[in-house]
Amino acid sequence: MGRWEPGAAGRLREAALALYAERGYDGTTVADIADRAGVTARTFFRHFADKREVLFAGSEQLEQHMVKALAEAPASATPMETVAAAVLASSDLFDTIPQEYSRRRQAVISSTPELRERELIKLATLTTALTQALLDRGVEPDVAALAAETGVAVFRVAFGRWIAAPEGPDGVAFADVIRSTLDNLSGLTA
Amino acid sequence: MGRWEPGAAGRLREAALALYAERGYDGTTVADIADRAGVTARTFFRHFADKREVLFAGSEQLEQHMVKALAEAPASATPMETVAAAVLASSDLFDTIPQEYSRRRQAVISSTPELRERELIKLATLTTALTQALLDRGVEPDVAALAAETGVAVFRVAFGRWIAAPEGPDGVAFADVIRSTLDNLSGLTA
DNA sequence: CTTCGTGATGTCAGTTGGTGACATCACCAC
DNA sequence: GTGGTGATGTCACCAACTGACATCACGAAG
Repeated sequence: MGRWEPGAAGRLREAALALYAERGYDGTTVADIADRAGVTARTFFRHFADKREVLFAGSEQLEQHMVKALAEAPASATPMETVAAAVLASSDLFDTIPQEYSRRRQAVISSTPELRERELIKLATLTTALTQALLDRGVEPDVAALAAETGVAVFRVAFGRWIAAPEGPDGVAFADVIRSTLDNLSGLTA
Repeated sequence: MGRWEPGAAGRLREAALALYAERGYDGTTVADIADRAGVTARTFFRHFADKREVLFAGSEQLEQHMVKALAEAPASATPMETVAAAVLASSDLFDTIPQEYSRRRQAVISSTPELRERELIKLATLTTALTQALLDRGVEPDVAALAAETGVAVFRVAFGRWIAAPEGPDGVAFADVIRSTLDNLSGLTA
């Protein structure tokens, strides 16, 4: 596994986020990102399929983690409880990185239509993965689809609340926000 | 309003759908579409922001129509009934064009990631528009967001079922499929 | 210590999406 | 018929991507 400076993909991710935040997505060229990371533009496209994908590196990992949590939920759990477990498990991954990173990343995504599109398709993919995991547990197709869709909606809302919450020592744990959002959902359907 | 051959935008839409279906989205260049429509590539971009947008021309119209129906719902209706009225009204627009057109269009979109992304952001825009319309009626923010999200989910599912249904004289009316899907939803939350 | 293979990177040429600037043409109003 | 106006054509250009091929670091085999 020979190479010059290890961690090219990580450097490209950092450089991209910094430049997108600084000059905006449109004002940043792939060559700019590659320069800052100390590689060429061609190398950028060897690590990421396109200029958008560089901000969505962890999405497969998140999907796998949530599907795993869903599959490992007790057999006695209802479909919605099962999905809730998967959504709660997502906080494991976000706890390993500084919240400030998530915040800056989301600010860039929210303000760039092209990145919003990519984010939406990632969530759609997550939805179908959760649906499939529910089907594997023997849940009825209609119920599975609706439960997965609802779970992703909860994730969406909770993530937005967590990002908007204050940071630092008096910050809120993502898992708590998810629990609160799930409570809200119960209240609505009651 | 002077021009050479009227209806350039319409010809471009037809040409794009035909070529996307025939050679695939990636196998079609904007120059190809423009050639078939009898214009230049530059003119294509004067009518449509990009290569994807050409398939989503009616979306603002659909959004306006649904928002209008939502706003005109009786004041006595619950938020979910209000949203249901908006979703039902969407069938008005689809009844004016051949179902075969919707089918071919959806086949292309479903098989092309870039077009799927664009479709998702259109539905996200529709969701926020419905949410805003509910807020204008005085509905609580949390309820409004959830109701809008649920309504769009119903539209999504119903549209998929309608597209998959047989065509021709023994075809199904879109409005009936929507009503059936709304019934399913009631059953799920019961 | 040399050689050799392998994987990551650089280089280069090319296609395509997309945009700005300017010229041009058809049509309508006066 | 003259002039204005809006849609179109033309041209030049940048940036996103891609395929083909060369090259370099490093580790394994001798």
